[in-house]
Amino acid sequence: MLINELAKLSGLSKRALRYYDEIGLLTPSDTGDNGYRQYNVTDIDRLQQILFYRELDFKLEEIQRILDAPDFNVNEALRKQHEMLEQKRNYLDGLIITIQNTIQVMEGETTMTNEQKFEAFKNKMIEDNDKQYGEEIRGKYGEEQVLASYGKLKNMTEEQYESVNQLEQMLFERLKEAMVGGDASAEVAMEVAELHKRWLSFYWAKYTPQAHAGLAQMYLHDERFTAYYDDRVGKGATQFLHDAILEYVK
Amino acid sequence: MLINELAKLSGLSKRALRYYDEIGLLTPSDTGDNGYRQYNVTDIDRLQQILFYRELDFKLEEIQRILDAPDFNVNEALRKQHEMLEQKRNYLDGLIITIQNTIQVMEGETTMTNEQKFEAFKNKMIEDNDKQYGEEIRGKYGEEQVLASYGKLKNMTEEQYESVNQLEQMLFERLKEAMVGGDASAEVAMEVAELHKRWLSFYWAKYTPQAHAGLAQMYLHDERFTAYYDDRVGKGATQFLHDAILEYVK
DNA sequence: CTTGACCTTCTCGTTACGTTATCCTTTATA
DNA sequence: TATAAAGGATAACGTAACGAGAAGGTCAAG
Repeated sequence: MLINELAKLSGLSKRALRYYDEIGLLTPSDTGDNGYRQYNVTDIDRLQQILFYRELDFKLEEIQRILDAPDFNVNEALRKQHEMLEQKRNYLDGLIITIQNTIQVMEGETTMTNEQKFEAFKNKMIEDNDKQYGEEIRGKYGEEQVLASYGKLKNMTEEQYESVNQLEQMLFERLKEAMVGGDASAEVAMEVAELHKRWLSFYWAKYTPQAHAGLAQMYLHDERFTAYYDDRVGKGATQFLHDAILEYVK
Repeated sequence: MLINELAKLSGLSKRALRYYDEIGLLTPSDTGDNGYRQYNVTDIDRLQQILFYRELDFKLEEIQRILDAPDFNVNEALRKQHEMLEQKRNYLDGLIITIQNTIQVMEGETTMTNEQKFEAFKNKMIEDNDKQYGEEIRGKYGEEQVLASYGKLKNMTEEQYESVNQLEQMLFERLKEAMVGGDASAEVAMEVAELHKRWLSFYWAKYTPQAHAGLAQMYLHDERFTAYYDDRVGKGATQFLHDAILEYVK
């Protein structure tokens, strides 16, 4: 069988098959004197094995190791791969939550009514909680326990929501005070930044100084945010907050 | 500020900073006549923006576009990024399920008692169902509905489990018949492969011919599987099943 | 004998740097 | 003031798994 035929049969590109030959993953058993690659049944068998592992996102090098060691522990390889994939997914989950929250902060802050904000906040808390502990709790205690936990959370959220609002109010007040001195590196300015961090931590699963600083920058460059803080605290408040945060994370 | 200082401050490597300069993402505002890169406050500001987006897994090229177009729609960019990340995660989810099932098939098949198998099967069905429809149902109908759905599933699984077992019995019988002729490409052999596919589909969320063929190969190369089929159907059964499947997916 | 459909072997481009290697400038110490 | 250490610079190769394209050889058909 020539390369074109195998390519069509397997769904791989001819380039890929040549590459597999190049790295020694799939060397055609026969090469005529015209230089053409001739694949036979054994090669097809091997390719099918390759495709199987490739579909599970194994690296080609790893596949090669598996196929070339006949007594390789396939089960362990599958487990390790499984673990790696889960790590990747957890990483992505973290990113997704952070970006969701960023979006929420960005537009929720400026367009939602107070009730809507509370609803969104509540749903988010429930959702997060379910993602983190849902399976665990379900596994350990069964369904009833999960529902009970939800109930508790529903009762708690209103309190928590209040504390977030209080935090923001405190932020406004301290910010107003701090601006009098005009020094964004003064101690009171650091308290402002600290408050902002605590407020932010209600929305962000993973806090990092970089992200904090980045958000501060966005505040400055997005007029909706500038308006938000300047309206509530006074002209120049966003700028000052920005400077304080940058000092804080330095 | 020289490059070393900025590197330590930002956590990036010097090489990375030079690279950012090279691609024009972060060009130091001043370069002394000794050729040293001099970063000032504006540069730090920009770098902080860069780190913010980088943390969300944006590509450097995309970050550059965002930062260099002052009226860029940040919100839309975040949304698109969010969508992309979710796609990646969904892809990973698929992989993880497939690999989990593969592991389960590989070792469950050989070491578990019948009751254990049923328990595992039931739990898996519940789990899968929850993953696929759980959030959706919860969102639409609330908690009670979810529990109801679980109850239905719990009642159904025993039946389904039976049908899986029946399928496997049929597979054994047809396989025995087919082996008489000895032709792995005969029509009856194709029926055997078809049965095996249907049986497999109870365990695999996503069926592909490649994976099917790959599993057949594993059957052949793993003595636990060879023993399993050879014991139940007769000597050479695994080999014949393998051949039939390869014919079938061709 | 030419055309078209194959085949071959290069080589570059992709992403975001890590890792040398070689050389130049500044700073600290003897 | 000579020298050594620290830190700066450019340049080039390597990474994973191919895609794209160039330049040229082979084969069957008309």
